[in-house]
Amino acid sequence: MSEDLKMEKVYDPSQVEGKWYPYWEEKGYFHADVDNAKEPFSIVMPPPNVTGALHLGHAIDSTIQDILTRFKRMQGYNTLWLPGTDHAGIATQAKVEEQLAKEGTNRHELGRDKFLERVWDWKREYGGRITGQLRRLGASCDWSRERFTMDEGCSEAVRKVFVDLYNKGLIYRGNYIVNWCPHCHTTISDIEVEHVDREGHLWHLRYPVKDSEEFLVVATTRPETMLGDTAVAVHPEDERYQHLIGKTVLLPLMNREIPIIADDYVDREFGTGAVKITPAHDPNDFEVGLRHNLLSISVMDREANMNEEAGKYQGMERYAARKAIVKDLEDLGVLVKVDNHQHAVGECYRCSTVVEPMVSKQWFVKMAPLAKPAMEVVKEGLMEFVPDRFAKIYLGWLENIRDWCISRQLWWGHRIPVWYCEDCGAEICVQVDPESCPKCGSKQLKQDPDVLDTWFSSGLWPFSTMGWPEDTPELKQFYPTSVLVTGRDIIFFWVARMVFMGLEFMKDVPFKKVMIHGLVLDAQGRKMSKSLGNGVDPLEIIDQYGADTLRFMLITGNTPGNDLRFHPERLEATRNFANKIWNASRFVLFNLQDFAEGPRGDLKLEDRWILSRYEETIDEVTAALDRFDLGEAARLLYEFIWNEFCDWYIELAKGRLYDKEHPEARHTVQSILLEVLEGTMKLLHPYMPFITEEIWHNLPVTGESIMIQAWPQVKGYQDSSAEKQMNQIMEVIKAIRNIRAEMNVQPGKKAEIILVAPEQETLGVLEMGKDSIRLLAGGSQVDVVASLEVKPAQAASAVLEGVEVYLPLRGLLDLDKEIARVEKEIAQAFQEQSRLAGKLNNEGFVAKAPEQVVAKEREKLEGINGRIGALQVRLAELKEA
RNA sequence: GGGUUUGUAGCUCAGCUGGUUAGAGUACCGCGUUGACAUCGCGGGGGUCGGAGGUUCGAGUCCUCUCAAACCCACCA
Repeated sequence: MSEDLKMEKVYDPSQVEGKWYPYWEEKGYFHADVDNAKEPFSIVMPPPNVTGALHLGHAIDSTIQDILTRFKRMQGYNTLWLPGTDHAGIATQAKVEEQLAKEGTNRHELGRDKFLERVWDWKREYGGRITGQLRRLGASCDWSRERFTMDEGCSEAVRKVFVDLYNKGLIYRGNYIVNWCPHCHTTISDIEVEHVDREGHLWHLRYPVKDSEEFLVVATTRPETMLGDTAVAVHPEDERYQHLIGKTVLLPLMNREIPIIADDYVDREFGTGAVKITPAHDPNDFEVGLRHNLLSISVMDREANMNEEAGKYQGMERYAARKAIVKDLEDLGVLVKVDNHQHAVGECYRCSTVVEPMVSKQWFVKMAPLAKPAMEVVKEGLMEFVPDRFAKIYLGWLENIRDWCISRQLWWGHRIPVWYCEDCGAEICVQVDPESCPKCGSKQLKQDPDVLDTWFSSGLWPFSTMGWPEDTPELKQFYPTSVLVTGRDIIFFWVARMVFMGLEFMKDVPFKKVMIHGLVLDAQGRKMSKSLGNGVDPLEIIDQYGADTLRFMLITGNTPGNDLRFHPERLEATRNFANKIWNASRFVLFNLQDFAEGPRGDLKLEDRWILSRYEETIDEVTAALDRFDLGEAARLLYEFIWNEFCDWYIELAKGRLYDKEHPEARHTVQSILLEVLEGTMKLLHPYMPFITEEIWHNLPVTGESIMIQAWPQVKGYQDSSAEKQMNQIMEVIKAIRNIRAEMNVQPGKKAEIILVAPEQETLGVLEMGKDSIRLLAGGSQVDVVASLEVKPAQAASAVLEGVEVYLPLRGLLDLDKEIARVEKEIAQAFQEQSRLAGKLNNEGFVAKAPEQVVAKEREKLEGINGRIGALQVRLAELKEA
């Protein structure tokens, strides 16, 4: 290998990847102009949490977006991939609180303003980490437009949206039962509660009916809440309890008199058919309470410890209280029995603490009017899910949606833009901080202490990042975006909210397509999580194998929407592919050093074949990318590069490349190698941006970067007869290799190959492919003779359709073995023959199957008949010998 | 309780709108290092497509039922 070609024998991504990203960025290739006549293609990046470190979920998500972006950019679109980060309320606040805890202090000691300063400091210090990591992955996003959900513009958008919705009556404040996380000290929305099946108990408690000898037995999974019971409910038609409806029971321990009410909500089959009602600690009971005007008595505080309403249990933690209460009830003889019972427990998605339903005054978004149009756009096809099955999940959720609790008892986030007048009690919701009360003029205003759910601002992301509420050129050019790429786990959290916010404020969908991908699971098929410790750090993979390998590996072996299991072995396979590309390129480049542009000479069969296959690959890869089938496109490229270009074409090219006698033939091969390699590198570039850029720069082509080259187009090289003929030659070569391996004829050994074709046409093809056969079936030591006559006897043979292959083995041939082999082949051929004949004798098949299919089967039958004839002749010869 | 997905070679997965002898990677066996690559080349063994039934000239590919696994949704206390 020449010294001046600076390509190492083994591809080392660490030598290559570092230099190209800064180059691309400096050249401004990622930047999208607004005043561009080209058709736009835009994607907004799902903003990762500022607290986050890149994990494989981001890696797959970003890789998909980058592939689409690079593909479209090369296709000539005005391409914008808009990046940014999310302030991630709870997560970020928790990080900084941890930090404070280490310093021996907490946010309350620090005070709100100081605390927020600390969070901003933290953000400034660590917020750039993840974007740096995305750069290492090769993400070609427009960093000049990077946004943050808490930056000025996005905050402005949040305020405007809140105020508008408030004025329309779509945001309201009310006392309702919400999910309270005693650990995070905030409310969370319904979808932030994870229901987990847990083994629990069903306690049966006996409540005495007042002025009666009777008892009413209720069943509960949470006996501690009985302290807050304000009724017992039975089904209105339950005969067992008809006479008790309207009476009262005496609540044990509390000695409170509470009514027996009738409500449809009660399931007669479950438990005893009588339910204790605790409106303050159960969402259903809360509803019942509203219907029956019941008192709501909260017995716990914000830590989920028992409060002053809990009598002697005050101050106890809720589970300790449960224990104590059960014991006391048992002592009182109130506990009838305890059954084991499995039920779903709601846990906080962040900290897995059991959520406590609590009644409190919170802000809500009224969902029904917003959900309706968000469903319609999907039903009408204005917005498409890929794969479309996710549309069903999306619609199902919106169908049954409840109002969205958006206030959070945190400090880090968008503060709710509502002030309360301390003098007249007015509620003031305005975009600009008010100086005084518009009602009474008082200056005693107090802003609502809560902040908004993080997803409230994320929901505005597709337009807030483009400058809304200003009417910007960005919005004109890039909204609605072309496609949203995200994991199936945030369809509800994020996708749905962007849709109704987009429709409400932009009067258009935020994206035309939503491409949903699966999750990256570990080798056992489990979700990767911190608690399991089974996470894999993408950066370590990049260090070890390179970003290209990681990207390609994440995309292949996977179909759209399905989860991907992470198997480290696959990294090696992909790395080997990168190395293969590298070495094929090294070979081509080495042989291109004296290359000068000029017209090609005559094309040989293999030339026409590879050019045809190349163009077919262009078509197929482009089509697969167009339908977001990234795994399929990757597979096609892998196979073309390795199994066709490397295994066959490069090997065949060697003959002419090394032939010093015929420089024009060498030039022709060089020219084809260059065209196909360059084009293939372009097709591969979206997947493996670094290695393709490196190789491309070594090629004798002009231009600054592969990433701004035009996507390959077909020129009309497709040639089905070349493909067919080449396939025949390849079959012959494989047959020869097979015989040689079986007969143990070493590759270097001198040998003669005799090919017999019964037809002139086939003979012509063989003549055409003789050089190839010689080259790939044994090297220069092999003589290939093609003939119309049947010849050798002392030979190992293979009978193909239309061609017989003979490898003469003077005296070495084990006749019995060869006869047995031929007989076996005949038997197999007969089997195939009868299968085909059966098919063609079936009247239904001939009558109903398409002509083409029938013709194909006929052709096959003819082929097999010919082959059987040849085999039989061969067998007869062998037996004579 | 409802829904979705998955079940194809030892392992991990492809197989599009039904039509060659069901593919790849990996693992395994045999052969092979003078000039792209041993992170390689050549050859080979290995599956009848979870099970049953059906539609069809024809099914891994459509329908029904069934078994198994994963996930999502759901207010049965």
